[in-house]
Amino acid sequence: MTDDVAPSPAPEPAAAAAPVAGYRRPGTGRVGIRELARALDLSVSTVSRALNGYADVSAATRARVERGARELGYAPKAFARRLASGQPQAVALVLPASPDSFGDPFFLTLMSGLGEVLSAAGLDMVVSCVPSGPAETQHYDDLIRRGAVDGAVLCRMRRDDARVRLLHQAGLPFVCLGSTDADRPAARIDFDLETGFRRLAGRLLAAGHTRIAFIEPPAGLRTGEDRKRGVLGAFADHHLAPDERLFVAGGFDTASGYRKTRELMSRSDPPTAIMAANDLCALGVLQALSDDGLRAGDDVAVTGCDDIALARYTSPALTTLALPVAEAARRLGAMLLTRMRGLPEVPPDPLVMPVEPVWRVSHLCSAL
Amino acid sequence: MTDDVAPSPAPEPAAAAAPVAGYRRPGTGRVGIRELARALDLSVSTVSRALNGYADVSAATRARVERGARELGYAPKAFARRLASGQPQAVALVLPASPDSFGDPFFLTLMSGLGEVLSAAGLDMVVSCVPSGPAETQHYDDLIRRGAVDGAVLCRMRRDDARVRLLHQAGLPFVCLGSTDADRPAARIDFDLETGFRRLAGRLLAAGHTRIAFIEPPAGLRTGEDRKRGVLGAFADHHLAPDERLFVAGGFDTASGYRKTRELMSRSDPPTAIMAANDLCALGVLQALSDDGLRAGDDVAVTGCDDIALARYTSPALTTLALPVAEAARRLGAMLLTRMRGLPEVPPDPLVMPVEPVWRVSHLCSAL
DNA sequence: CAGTGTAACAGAAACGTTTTTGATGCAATG
DNA sequence: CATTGCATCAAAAACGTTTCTGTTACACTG
Repeated sequence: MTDDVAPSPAPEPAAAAAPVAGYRRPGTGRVGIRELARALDLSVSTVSRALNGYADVSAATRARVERGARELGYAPKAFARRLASGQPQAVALVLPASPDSFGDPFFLTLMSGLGEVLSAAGLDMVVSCVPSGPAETQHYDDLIRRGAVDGAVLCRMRRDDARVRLLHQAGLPFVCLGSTDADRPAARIDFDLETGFRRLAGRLLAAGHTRIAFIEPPAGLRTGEDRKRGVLGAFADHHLAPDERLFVAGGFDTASGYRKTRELMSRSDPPTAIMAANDLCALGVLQALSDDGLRAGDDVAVTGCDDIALARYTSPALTTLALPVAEAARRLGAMLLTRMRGLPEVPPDPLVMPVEPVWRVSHLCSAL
Repeated sequence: MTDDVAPSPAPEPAAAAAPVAGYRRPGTGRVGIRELARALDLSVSTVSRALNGYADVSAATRARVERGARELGYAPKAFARRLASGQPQAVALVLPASPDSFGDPFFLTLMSGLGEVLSAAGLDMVVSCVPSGPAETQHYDDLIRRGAVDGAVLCRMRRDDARVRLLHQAGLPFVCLGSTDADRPAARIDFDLETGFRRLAGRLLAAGHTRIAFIEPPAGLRTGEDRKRGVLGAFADHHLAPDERLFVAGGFDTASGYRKTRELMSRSDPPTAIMAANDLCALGVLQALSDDGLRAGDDVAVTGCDDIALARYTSPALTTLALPVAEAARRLGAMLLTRMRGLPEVPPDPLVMPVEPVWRVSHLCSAL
């Protein structure tokens, strides 16, 4: 399992024999705090304290140090600082590497928003792509034991998520995008997808649809349950009972949207509306309908979720839910920062962010 | 500019006053090499040498150490190891944060492939999203000076790329996805987009198109020049001269594809074929045509580039170029590894990877 | 048998910071 | 005037590894 400790059983020649050419030992020749101190005729400790904003260094000296650092291009080495002070330097973001999320713009937006606030705080973001499942937890464990990161961001939450337990017991600060069932509460941000899907489905029901299909997200994901609860809620609102045979297991990818739609529409009693797990999935739905000679937004109503950039460019333009993911990412980052600084032991603040339907064309259905 | 050295001018209370609760100093309580050594009744140095595969430790001892490490869940702290040995621990990947590349699956695939081989080698991947331009170079500079990374991967190459000069002079190993003009050669992998676009355009010309529009990538990118050269080459192959007024500046995003197409098609002498900068852009083209009541693959021929997952789900299915980007990412990672290990001072191996047209439907045009 | 070589380990010095503790000079205090 | 307090700086001890330099015991050589 964890045999990563002995990377290469090379006896020792590569290490001790020759100082391999081509790769200069890092730090060599570059300016460290020692050189800076010497250049300024100050002690190392004073330079350090000046740069770190301690009070017992005169304004004049501080200015001189800062100027010197700028001129010599000095910045404290992150690893040394981490070793000496224990101050956090990096956080982990582990993305699902499942093929179904490849190319999901969602994660790029998440990453970008996160990176924005983290890098503003001087933290690096270590990202890795690992398939969901045990390997994922294993990967977190490795990151922690190696001390590679001082905090983590989780997404694609599952109920009773093993990662949450691991991070809790390791004592590593972390935040989640999405909720989980793990016994101990975790700081998180959630999109109110239940309400979102309820509104989407509500509108479809109000328009007279009764045979509404729902292509569900991959099993085990909390967000999948939320969405389904929303759809069911809408039926309840309208005092109607859904045909649950039209709720099929799907995924977040275009292919599954396509496949499931072909299957649904070939039934003897096909749906008049199809709600896709997300936009990527909805693209597959649109395509499948088109291949069947049907027109979305006319013969069949279709909805998505996420409002990715190209949702407005599909034909017909996709009705979907707009998620404030960039904003959520920034706030997630901020939440993580306060937890890492261990400030006022923030209560696990579950923040639910609203979700807004974007009524374009695809949800219409003149055939009804 | 570089005032990031004094993060918070807090006098020193937060630092010296109270050992803020909630955040346990990392390493505290966790097992270090010292604890492991004590538990095994060995010296620290022997444990280290055992784990690092040195020869002067008996097989029995080595096994005992490895077992102990596994049982106690010990892994050497990356930052301490980095400090003591200078062995590389992380590489940088800086993604363009321009809105036009948000959601481009290309980068997720790149990241995933890279991460795969890097993490197999025990390296972490530090990624950041920074808008192209001076800020980007600045960001690399910061990463280097802070010693946050020991290598870098560049993409979105520009001619005379400032990043290349910076990394060269900093002596940091790096590889590029795409070629550049910087005086000193750099290890890189390139997609043969010139040939790819030549074949795409060639087929269009062979089909009788003469008024071929080309929505170019953002200016300044090497890959843009390559693609254009390919298109021009095809015209030359057919002893024809293009109408260069149909070559318009565009971008890698859906919106610019849409906008430029509306503009092109509203001209008095519209094109009969439109070659988009990439697939995302082509989606905009398809949509614009559809909104104009035209049918791609029938009234107008359309091509893309990248073969993203949903290219096969557009209507009509998008003809495009398939790039082996996952494979390229893995090989880029491998190239970077050998350079970081400084092995046999590999010659800057420019590797050009072939690109394959995927003839679906959108390039057809019965109207001709 | 003195000497040499070697296998296997231990001790201690790095690595580049931060932080703790101490020292100095000088002004204000009693 | 002796003391206290303060402002400013310096010295040295961490931090958790790796690596350099010994050291020991033992088998071998001549």
